[in-house]
Amino acid sequence: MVLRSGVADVRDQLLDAALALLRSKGIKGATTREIARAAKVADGTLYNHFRTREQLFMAVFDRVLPIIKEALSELPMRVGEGDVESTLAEVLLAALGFFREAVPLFAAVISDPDLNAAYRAQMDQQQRGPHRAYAWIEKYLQAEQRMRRVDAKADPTTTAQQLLAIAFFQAFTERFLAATPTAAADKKWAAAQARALVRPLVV
Amino acid sequence: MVLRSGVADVRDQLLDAALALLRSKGIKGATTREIARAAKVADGTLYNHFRTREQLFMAVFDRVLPIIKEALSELPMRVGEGDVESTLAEVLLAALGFFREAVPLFAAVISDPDLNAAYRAQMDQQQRGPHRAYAWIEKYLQAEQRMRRVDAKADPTTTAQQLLAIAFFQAFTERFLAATPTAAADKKWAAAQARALVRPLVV
Amino acid sequence: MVLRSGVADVRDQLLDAALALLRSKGIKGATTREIARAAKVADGTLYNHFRTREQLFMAVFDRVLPIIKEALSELPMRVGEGDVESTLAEVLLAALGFFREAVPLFAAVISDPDLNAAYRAQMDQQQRGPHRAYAWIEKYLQAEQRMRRVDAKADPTTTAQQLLAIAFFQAFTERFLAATPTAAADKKWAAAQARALVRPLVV
Amino acid sequence: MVLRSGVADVRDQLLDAALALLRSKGIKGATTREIARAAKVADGTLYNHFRTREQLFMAVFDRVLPIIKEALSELPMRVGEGDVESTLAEVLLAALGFFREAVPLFAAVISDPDLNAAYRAQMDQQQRGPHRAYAWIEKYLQAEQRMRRVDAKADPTTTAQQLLAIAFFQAFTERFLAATPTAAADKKWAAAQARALVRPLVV
DNA sequence: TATGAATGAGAGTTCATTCAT
DNA sequence: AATGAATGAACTCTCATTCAT
Repeated sequence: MVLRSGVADVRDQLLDAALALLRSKGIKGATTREIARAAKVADGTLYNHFRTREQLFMAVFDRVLPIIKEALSELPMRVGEGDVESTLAEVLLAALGFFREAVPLFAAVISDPDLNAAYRAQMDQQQRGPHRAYAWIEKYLQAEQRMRRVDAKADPTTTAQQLLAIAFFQAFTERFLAATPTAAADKKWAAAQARALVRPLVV
Repeated sequence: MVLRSGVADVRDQLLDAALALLRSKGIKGATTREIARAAKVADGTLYNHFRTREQLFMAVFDRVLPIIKEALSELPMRVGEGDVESTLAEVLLAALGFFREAVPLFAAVISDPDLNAAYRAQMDQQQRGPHRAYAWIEKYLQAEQRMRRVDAKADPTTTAQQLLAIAFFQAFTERFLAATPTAAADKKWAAAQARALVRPLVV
Repeated sequence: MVLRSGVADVRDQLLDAALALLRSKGIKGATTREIARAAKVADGTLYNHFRTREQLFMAVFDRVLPIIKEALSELPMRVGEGDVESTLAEVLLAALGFFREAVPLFAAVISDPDLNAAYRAQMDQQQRGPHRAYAWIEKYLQAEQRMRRVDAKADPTTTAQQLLAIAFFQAFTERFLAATPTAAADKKWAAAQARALVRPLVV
Repeated sequence: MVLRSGVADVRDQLLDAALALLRSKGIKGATTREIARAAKVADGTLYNHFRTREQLFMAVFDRVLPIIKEALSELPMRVGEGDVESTLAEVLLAALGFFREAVPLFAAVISDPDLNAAYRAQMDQQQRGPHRAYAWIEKYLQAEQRMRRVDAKADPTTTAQQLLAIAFFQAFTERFLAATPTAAADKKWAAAQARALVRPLVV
């Protein structure tokens, strides 16, 4: 055994390396050799911790996907507080942060049918997945609706989907154009998006 | 030499095959061999028409991307006609149709560093890309705004982005979950999305 | 394409190389890389001619196994000619020559369950295999029996098996001990074996 | 540390596991990992008892090869007793039992260059090996020859070799065809083989 | 002695690309 | 242009072996 600092264990190093490479080079660039090199372990070590490359990616998913839940878990506490528009802007920022991590993974799942099958099998088992994330937003909006702070004729489900869609599209486009975001630009973006969503479009 | 009818151009067969494989099996499945086989030509023939595999995919992009333009080109003629909400629902449907074709391509660009580089090189040259598609919607909304059929305080740019985002997210999620769409469900979806976008959320 | 002499085609070179390596280094030593190098082709070339390494070995079998048939096919013509003992000595020599080629293949089939399964599937299809080779000898002995040149109480089937067994054992032992045979020693061996088989052991 | 009964020696467990795997999956399946797993010890433990994988297999040989000696050791006591034909049938059965154990090992030695080298090195040192087993049969036949129960013109050496050859071929063919033997069939086989060997073939 | 994570050489295989025909 | 065998780098994965504990 080679001496190690003992803090970050090898499995975590591999997961970190895999996510980093997935983010920077996509699935195709995230080869097992590169992952091993980035994790500073030997080629074979990967297979002491994961059965296949695919299973490693599944484990990366298990790490990344819960982030959105955590990001939205405090939403119920915001019901009735502040104004809805700014809360939705915050939701957009949280979702954007999540999707920035997750977009390369989603793209990978679409680019590789095997990975897609494995992913769906896992999602079905675990009853989660990003498409369930909108439920938190939906519930928040329904609560605000009951408090008459959201229009009675509004459609919480659809609006919740739209929030995710907007953040996802932004994250995707950024990666596509290799744009580098700034906190200030993010805030401005979120504010504009929330406002457009909240206010009436037609007269 | 195999006798060919000469009508259906080999180049077109290759492009068709590449797009079909990209859609059905992702980049990973769209190997040059499979493409050649699907196009019913020899392996080497591809390289008589395209410099590299990446250039073939770029040509596929050149074919697919204009679709959204064509779909939105009649939008200027709709200014002042019908009600804005239904027009936007139509825009959503058109965008959804486009993204259903395009999502596998976009995912590919994110999943494959070589393709990503090639794509960005081409986009820089040609000054187009899907992120410019929203300009048509933006212009339509601005025109309606001038006609007072869209609120003066509305933000056409942001709303235009949101329309694309919503359609993109839907197309992406469909592929992700391997859902098969129906025309009826599409219509309902577009109507709900347009309504939520057009009406005020907060009281 | 690299210029080639055009005489021995690549597929044959690969089969030759595979057989030679199988003979000299056994299955484990007959790696695809070594085979390619011995055939003086690139690593990937093997897969232009055979679907897998296993299929290549199957093709080697198809080449080697018929040898015994050819070697024994003239046996019917020998009925009634010469004396039986020397004819059987010749049969032993022919079988020995065959088994010297075939023993490494048989050993491989026993050492590798996958290969064993593939081999048996092929044998079942083709209705041949070395275990059917004794039929020729059996028929020869039966014919001689009808001519009263072989004892009426003899058992042609069993004796035919024994001939194969003796040659097989010799070839196997040679390989095992890495002995190098000579034509003279072979002849002496065959004569002694045939004599012992033909004459009575007990008084 | 896992508590062990201490009775069943770890070394023995490893040898048992190695033999069992060699028999059931051939060398290719008898990996150090599988052996360790079958012996219920850790991967590394193997190397506390054997210098290399090859040395483990050599030790397996040392266990299996003496079986034939034991099986034939009572042969000298049979001189002059019973009839020679039935004694030889018994010898065939004993040899068959031995070769059923040993064939996978012999095949392994031929299939694996490393193992072959190790085996020959050991054989040279120890002056034994299965090819020496026929000496016991040879001596028995010579003794019977002196007692005039075996023909004076018979060749005990050659006949002894043939007995081993016949048993070996049978055991080999069984594995080859994955046949499952029965005691009754074995007896019939041995009787037929012994009879054919003992009686004259030509008139 | 026993453990089992780490090692890294090397296995079979794929695939974008070339080029003589 | 079209062909398709040949190429060889690169991929995922296996496995005998090591060694700190």
